[in-house]
Amino acid sequence: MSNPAIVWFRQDLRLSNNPALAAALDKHERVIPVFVHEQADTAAWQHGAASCWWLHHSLKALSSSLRKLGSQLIIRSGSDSQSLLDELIAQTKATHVYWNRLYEPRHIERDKSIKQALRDRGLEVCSFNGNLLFEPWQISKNDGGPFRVFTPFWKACVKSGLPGHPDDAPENMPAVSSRVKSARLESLGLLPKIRWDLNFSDQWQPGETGAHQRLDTFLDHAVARYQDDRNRPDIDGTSMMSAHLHFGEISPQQIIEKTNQAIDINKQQGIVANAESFVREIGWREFAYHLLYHFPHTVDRPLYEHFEDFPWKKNYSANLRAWQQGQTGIPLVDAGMRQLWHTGWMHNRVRMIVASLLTKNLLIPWQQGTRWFWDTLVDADLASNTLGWQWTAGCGADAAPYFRIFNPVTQAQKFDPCGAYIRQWIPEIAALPDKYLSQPWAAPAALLDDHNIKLGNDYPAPIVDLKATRERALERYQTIKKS
DNA sequence: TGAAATGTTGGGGCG
DNA sequence: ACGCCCCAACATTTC
Repeated sequence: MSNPAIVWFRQDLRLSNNPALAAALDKHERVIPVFVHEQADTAAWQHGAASCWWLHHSLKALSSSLRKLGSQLIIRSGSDSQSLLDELIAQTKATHVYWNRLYEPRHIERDKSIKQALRDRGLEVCSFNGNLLFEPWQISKNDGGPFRVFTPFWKACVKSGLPGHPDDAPENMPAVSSRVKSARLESLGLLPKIRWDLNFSDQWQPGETGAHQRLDTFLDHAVARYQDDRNRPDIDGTSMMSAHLHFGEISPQQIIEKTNQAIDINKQQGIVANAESFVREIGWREFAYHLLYHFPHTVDRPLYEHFEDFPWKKNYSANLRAWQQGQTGIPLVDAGMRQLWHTGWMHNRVRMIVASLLTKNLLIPWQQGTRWFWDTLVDADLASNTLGWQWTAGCGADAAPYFRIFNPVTQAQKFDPCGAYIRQWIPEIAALPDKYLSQPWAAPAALLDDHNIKLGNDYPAPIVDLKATRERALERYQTIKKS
């Protein structure tokens, strides 16, 4: 029997539309699916705590799917991927290694070096595009340079034809020899020691099956109203696909294909629905990867250099903590931050609002925001997180202009008009009427008394004056205005 | 994927 | 009938 091939799973934890897996199965009689876990070291941008929770359950799902096809997920854990792969190759006499490419700077560097080392020893290494519609270098401006503005970038993508027709999962797979040993998933220590994750399982079903179920639900109910409802944190109007996409439990091709099918079915039933605004969000994800690849320094430094000199506040630890804990006294902001803590996810509009408060009203460096999101989001994604924070701070590509400062009260009245979202997460003031729910500090004292609410006691008094800090931010942003 | 200040318009109440 | 004021509703400008 010929030597086996290794399929190295990373952020492509699915069996369908997985080009590396498909290619390996096509060419080899024996295929060994492996996941390699680099034990927590001090390197920057390792998975955060919430991501680890997701990864654990996603690996569990992948492992069980592989078992159903007659295969087995081999898990190895150690200090670095290179030596773990070397060890596995020595044990299995594998001659080929297959994987789908990653695009974080540290991954590019690592994978390049592993690929070279393996090739030097005569192994064949094949890598594929399994995570993006277009790889970052496939789309460029007419002058050959990378895009910095979304709309022309996305136009260029659409023009070159969005890829379609993703293939199905294999129906069966060759068995893995029992001599190949696997670590137990539990031994990776991905689940938190302090169990803050107890609500997570109600909310999420990590894994390929969960990803498709979530997408189907969205396409059945919400996609037709997406353009309007996507801005409403009080409504299930978004797809909630971010974490599934991040871990590659579903590919963007599969999402687009299924979306187009759903729109066709709607049409047959006389429902005029437009998925363009939804597909456009997939486009933003592509744009984020495009930027990360071409401007890797943006993970912790502003894209535009003149922003390095921005006069951020110096002593902000108390305000940062209040923001993190959902104790700023500004209900919509606190609702978002508590949703994040309790579910590992926050509605996108609310992400913009809490980010605006942090960077503009509190004048806390946006990098503090990326770090907190990185650790608490189940969908933490270096490309999207970087784009999002630089967008709000105004220092990145196609960013919000410096003067665009969200007012959490106005935003609450617009996008949480009945206060359902705030009431869900800030029960201590739920009794207040809509008018004051988003700004309890403005409520008449008698009203607060009536409901037994003492600001600063039952719920914090606001840590900043929105009007005054808005004006302060405008002044500071003036100082570094692009000349 | 803003907000607030300022400007314009037009209907209705009123003397 | 007319001018005047008020003010909501909308538009424009500015940050």
